[in-house]
Amino acid sequence: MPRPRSLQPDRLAAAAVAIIDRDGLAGLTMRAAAQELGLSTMALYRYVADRDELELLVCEWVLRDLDATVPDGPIWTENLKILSQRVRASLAAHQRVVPLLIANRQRCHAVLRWTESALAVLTAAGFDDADRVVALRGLVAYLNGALLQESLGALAGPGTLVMAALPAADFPLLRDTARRAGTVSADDEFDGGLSIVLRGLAAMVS
Amino acid sequence: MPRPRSLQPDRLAAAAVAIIDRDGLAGLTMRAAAQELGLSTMALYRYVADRDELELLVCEWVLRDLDATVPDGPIWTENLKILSQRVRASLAAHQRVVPLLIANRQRCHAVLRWTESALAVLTAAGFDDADRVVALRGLVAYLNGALLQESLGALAGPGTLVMAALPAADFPLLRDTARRAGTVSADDEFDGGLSIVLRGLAAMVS
DNA sequence: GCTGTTAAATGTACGTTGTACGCCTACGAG
DNA sequence: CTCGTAGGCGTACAACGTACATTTAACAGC
Repeated sequence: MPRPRSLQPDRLAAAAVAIIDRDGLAGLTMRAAAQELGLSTMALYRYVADRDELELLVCEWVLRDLDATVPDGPIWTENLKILSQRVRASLAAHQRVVPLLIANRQRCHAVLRWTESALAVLTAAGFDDADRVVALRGLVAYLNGALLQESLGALAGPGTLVMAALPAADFPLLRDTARRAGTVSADDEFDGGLSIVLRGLAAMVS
Repeated sequence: MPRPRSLQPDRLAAAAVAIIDRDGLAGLTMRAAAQELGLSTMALYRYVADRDELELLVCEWVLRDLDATVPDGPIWTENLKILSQRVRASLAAHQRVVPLLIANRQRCHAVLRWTESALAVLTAAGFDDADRVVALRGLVAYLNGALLQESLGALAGPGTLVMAALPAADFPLLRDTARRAGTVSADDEFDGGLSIVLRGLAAMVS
């Protein structure tokens, strides 16, 4: 009976993500989002209750294509690797939303579905009870940390350059390592760290 | 000749940390910090250039007692474990500053000193070139992620309870695992995850 | 003890944020 | 055509970081 809505939730999220990609997380304000959609500021509140809800929408949108089905390969560590790389792939084009995702990790449906799948792999590998809790949290801690590090600045970025310029007398190893860091690709860094965790998990079950 | 300063930088940081501990990160505002110190808002700017600098002060203060000397035990994984646990111990009483610490990781002197020590351990264990970069970043990713998870809510906290209340039909494993999670202490969770990473690192060098 | 210099401390003010509240208006059922 | 409902908009407010101009307190030299 009443006036129909002019926008879909998808459009809201897409607009918010566009802002984040362009101007960074700090650029996402209710006013900016409304403007991006061609609405007045307060019209936005017809679609979301508050900023928090908009951010949750962003999280769901970014992971909307995340394949959360359990990989059925024979090697369980390989299956966890695939699951982990899928998350990173989904975020590759929208790295700046990673902090939002971490904050909303327990409310975001896509994350919950992914976690259920990761648990299926761990369970099939023989993890149960407290071991399964520790294994999952360990893997997730690495993923959160690695994705956050990437989102805060590439390994070859300015932060590393600052460390590379540190005085050699006080920080010889850090300086040297920072200089090498530029030669390691982001993919290699992520996969390398992931391999460490997966090997550790494998050692836990045997 | 002029009027002497009435405060030491240490007092600034201590006041800011007190606010964060009491009211959370969002509670730390320039106005609140000034009030905590018995100053007018703008007097604070005689001591720090801006909010960013105050946050850096907070980071240094929280880690002021962090022992960054290289442990000299015979087992290098054990030495990394000690270094990692020292960081967590320093943050135990001030978990809410963890996000600040991650944001300032490359500017905070205490972090740089710690990193240099971690690199010394890795180097002595035989890591070099790209391997050392990957090993360090992997360990740091886990630490950041684990500490951040802890700071955002204990394993036994409300977030886990929400997951424990998920519909069994859609999230059987997640629901079950969340229920078990309450029985795992924060210490066990951190140490367990750390062991995974350290075992993975050990597998990398042999 | 008085004075002059200098930095510490303050007060006021501006632009931006999230959002509460009230009004106007376009739509579709009757 | 009419009217109820909900979409959309404008105004307004408190709190934020901080620029700027002003006031105040402590010491050196007399």
